[in-house]
Amino acid sequence: MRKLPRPEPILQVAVPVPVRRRFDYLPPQPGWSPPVPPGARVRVPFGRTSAVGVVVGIAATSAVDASRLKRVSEVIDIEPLLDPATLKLLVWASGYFQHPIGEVVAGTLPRLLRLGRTPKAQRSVRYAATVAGKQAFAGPPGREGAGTGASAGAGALAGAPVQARLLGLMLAGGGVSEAVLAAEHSEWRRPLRALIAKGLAEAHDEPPHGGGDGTTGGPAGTAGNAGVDGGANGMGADDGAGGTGAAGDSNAAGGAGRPGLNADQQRAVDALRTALGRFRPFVLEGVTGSGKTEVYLRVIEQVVAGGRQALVLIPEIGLTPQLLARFHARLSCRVEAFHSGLSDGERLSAWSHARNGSADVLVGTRSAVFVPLARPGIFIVDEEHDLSFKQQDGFRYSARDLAVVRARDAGAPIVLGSATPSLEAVDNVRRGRYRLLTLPRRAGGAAPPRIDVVDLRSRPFDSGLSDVLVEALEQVKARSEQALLFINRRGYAPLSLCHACGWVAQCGRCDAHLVFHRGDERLRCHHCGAERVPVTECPECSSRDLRRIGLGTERVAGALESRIEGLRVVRMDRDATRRRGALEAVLDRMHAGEVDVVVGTQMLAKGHHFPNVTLVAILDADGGLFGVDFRATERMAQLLLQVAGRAGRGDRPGRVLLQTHHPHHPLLRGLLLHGYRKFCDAALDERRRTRLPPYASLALVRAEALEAEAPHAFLADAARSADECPSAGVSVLGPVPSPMERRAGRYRAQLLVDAESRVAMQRFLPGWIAELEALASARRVRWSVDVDPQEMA
DNA sequence: AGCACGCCGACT
DNA sequence: GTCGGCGTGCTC
Repeated sequence: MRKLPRPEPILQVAVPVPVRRRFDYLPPQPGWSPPVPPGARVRVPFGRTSAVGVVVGIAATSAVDASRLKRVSEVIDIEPLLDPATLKLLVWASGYFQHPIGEVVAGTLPRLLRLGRTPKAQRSVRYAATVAGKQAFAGPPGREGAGTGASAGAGALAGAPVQARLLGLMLAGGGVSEAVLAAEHSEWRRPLRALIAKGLAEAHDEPPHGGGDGTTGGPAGTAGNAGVDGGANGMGADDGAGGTGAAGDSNAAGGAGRPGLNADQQRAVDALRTALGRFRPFVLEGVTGSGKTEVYLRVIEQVVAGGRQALVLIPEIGLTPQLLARFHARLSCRVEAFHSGLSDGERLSAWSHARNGSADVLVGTRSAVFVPLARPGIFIVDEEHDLSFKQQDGFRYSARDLAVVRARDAGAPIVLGSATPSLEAVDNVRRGRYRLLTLPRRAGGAAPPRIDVVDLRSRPFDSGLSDVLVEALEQVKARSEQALLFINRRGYAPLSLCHACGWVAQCGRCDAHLVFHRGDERLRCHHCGAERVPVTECPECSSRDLRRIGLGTERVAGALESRIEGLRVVRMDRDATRRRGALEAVLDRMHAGEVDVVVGTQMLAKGHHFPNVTLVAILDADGGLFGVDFRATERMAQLLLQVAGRAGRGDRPGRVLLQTHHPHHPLLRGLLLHGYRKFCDAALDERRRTRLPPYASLALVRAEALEAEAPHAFLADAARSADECPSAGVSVLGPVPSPMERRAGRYRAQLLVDAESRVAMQRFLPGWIAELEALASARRVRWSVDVDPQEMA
């Protein structure tokens, strides 16, 4: 055989710049070996600087002239950092959501990896018994057996059974990793220190990559190292280990307190279990309190027992501690958290453990959908309808939809759980694409709450409190129960008005009114954060008759306190819970019964369990019924039912009061008379008639600039460009000013792309976006594309 | 995003 | 006479 000079492979690199393109490079040297694998990070010369990118593809040729191709300066990973499935997901997401691949890849990597840190280069420590330690142990040598028999050992270990057990493990040749010690006993650091202090044990630094995983503590159910490389993190978090959020202890509690399943739960669990091992999407529709989490836990147990991993996506960090605690308490495997509250080190640690398989369950917020999994077995999206699964800036992906794509690719089932499934999910069930599992009963047989509409028209009504509501609250107080009141505005009053001339306090940088906050006597803009001291006389007519109009949480809370003698009221909104620990404090006081009523915004609707709550009120449903967004009524219905789910969870029946000036609004009537299913049917019929999602595919191009005309000019060019090369089934509407045209000093406009299907949309977007990038007017604005927008503002 | 190149105003 | 404003263009 004669050796032909092989053409060099072209490495297609995702470089972290906002450019919708890959950049082609050559390997570091001619004849470079082993080949650079897709998914490996590389350091590349880029312009006049250098960057860390990820190889997302290998090609035989490049469209770029060979003379202009540069060589990669360093191959950071010999083994790919991103496995093919993860890489495929990222590339797909970049194309579908029309976001630059470099930003997609960089944005989903833990920061330490983005900077070029390699998880393998971590120090990994092993602990071994010293000669003195072996003598002191004086037990059966060399085996890592249960070790308990050693507690009778020599004097140095008398009365220290944990130390004895740990020392027993360390007799193994070569010592053991932290993970093994952690698996033996969750509180292992202190006894280990004691052993070292007594000279019975010592630490050895082991050369990198040796299979151990020197992590920040936390239990290790499976101490094995099934993954590609063992290493993980450390990064100064070492000492605080165990104190971090992810490090609960699960082993001790494993299997304890396992509640029985009712027939519906059992049916759901059975259906999911038989689906393991192949792609199958499910919608788990379960009213609040019906035990969805228990269903998840049972299925996860089976998945983990089968040697596979579970990815659980949840809406927000606020919910993480509770849910995570429950997972830790119930599962005797390794559960890790992944959310924005983690430090860089913790983030890398959780990411690495998921990737190398040493974590069995990853519970995280939307960004967790991109974390590689060594052995994916099931995907779960809890509260699937929740908006926070859609990222609202930058890379505007939908974690829920990507989870479905990922499950399909992995050949694993996916569960979309909610008490109020999104219309998209309901539609997929109607078409037979998703299978519906329902939990119609509340666990423990609690009765569903009664929903009463309070017709506010010509009824005594003060500070948002109708006489009906006040009466109900008095009863709640008399019975030592609790109530939740919802109002979707924080602050005291959303409008400051001059009664003499009609002047209204406005934000100088936004088309918005300033909201009066009584706590610190400030006027505040909720859109740009600007604040100022309230005026005492009208700047237009000098009148001193200035009025605070409308309701916020502060005003309602104050009114309640003065209206009902001795009522203990607490607020729960962004202002009241901004301080670290403040939210937890409110929840604790609530559970301790130190509070009668919580007045809060939407954040109150999410996931908190208040067993003593028997009354829930929505103070103003009208805002939700007449929103500008076509999804406003869907949101209202979901909020109403989510909120209703907060009432009467214990043995007491709950009651919901819905205050409105439009008690006969058709959607409201339909929802209350016929339930959520029928509401969805009606809403979907309307969507079909009006050709809106899920019966059409939308994308929104937003533009903003300091100069008033620039956004419109750019979008008009964009619309023209679309008209000049029409695409089947696609039309462009606009440009129109954004609902709030000026915000934070910038003028904003938008252009809506309406396609008959996702396929039509995907056919159209890439070419068109490329044209937009080339427009001269594009350089005078900041613009972005939002595929499948959830909010049209 | 960086970073440089490139032409037009008020300062050592 | 220079320092520097940010418009324009490019990065394999």
